[in-house]
Amino acid sequence: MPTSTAAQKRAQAKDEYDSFLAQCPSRQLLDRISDKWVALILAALGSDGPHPGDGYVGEPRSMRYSELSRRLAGVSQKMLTQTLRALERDGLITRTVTPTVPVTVTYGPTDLGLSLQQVMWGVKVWAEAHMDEVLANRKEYDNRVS
Amino acid sequence: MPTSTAAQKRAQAKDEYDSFLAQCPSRQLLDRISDKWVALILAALGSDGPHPGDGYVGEPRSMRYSELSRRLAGVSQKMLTQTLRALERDGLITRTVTPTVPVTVTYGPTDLGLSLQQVMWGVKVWAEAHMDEVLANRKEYDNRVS
DNA sequence: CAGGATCCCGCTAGATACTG
DNA sequence: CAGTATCTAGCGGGATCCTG
Repeated sequence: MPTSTAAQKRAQAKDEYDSFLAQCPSRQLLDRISDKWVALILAALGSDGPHPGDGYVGEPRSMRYSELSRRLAGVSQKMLTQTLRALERDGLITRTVTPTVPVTVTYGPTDLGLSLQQVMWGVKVWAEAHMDEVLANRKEYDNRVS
Repeated sequence: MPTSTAAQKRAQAKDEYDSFLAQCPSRQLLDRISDKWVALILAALGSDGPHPGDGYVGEPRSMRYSELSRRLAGVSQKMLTQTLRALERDGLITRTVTPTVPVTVTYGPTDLGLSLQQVMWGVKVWAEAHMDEVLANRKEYDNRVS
């Protein structure tokens, strides 16, 4: 009888690899930015166009909670709050409370957040240049197997 | 009585925005590359280093199913097959079947897949340059609220 | 060797209701 | 206005067993 079974060895290798993955900076970043609302919030706070992603030019602007809520139609209060907290925790946006009555809260991008946006810009450029090709490949593939 | 209630209007706006989101090229791309294994498979097929992500230089190489399975320790058969199928469908990798006995199947990157890798390279660079800062922010934030 | 088919479980997004 | 609290259903993903 071996000191450890093959199954145990496999499980251990898996755990080691998983923790390696969890600590990989790229993996951590992907986990964060792939969140449904992160990119949109960053884009909204990073440019002052009428829609997020309209253009990269333009001053970064701060927005109030309710303003973000309107801009990102379809986001639930829960997810908006949750996402904003996460971004603030990571130092990607700032949260400013002004003690008026009722209270006013504004969110704005940090330098770190703005630099992250530039990476996402690269993603946007590739997507707009090649996603139609990907979609075409997808259709063709589906036709072949059907 | 209005022809539509406020709740109905909100629901409609949400649906419209959701479908807009679903069709956004950047969103589609993020959904694909944020998959746990996509980046790793692409990296593995795009460079011949001992580990995925070791270096961007080096020839793209083709790998067999079992080779990928070993390289990406911890991936389940189901997810590996599922991910490979999705990437092939999108035209990002090729799947080649050689009718030996038993059958031999190799996967390799396409030009499109290689170009996508360059975008992910940008992500990797940002992550390695700034994730420690993000992590530090996170720690500090947690101390403030504790 | 390279998968396909199934069962099952944990997580998480969403809806709803309430509050300083 | 800007959130918090709770409850629940759906599904992504792992484990397991089977096959040409």
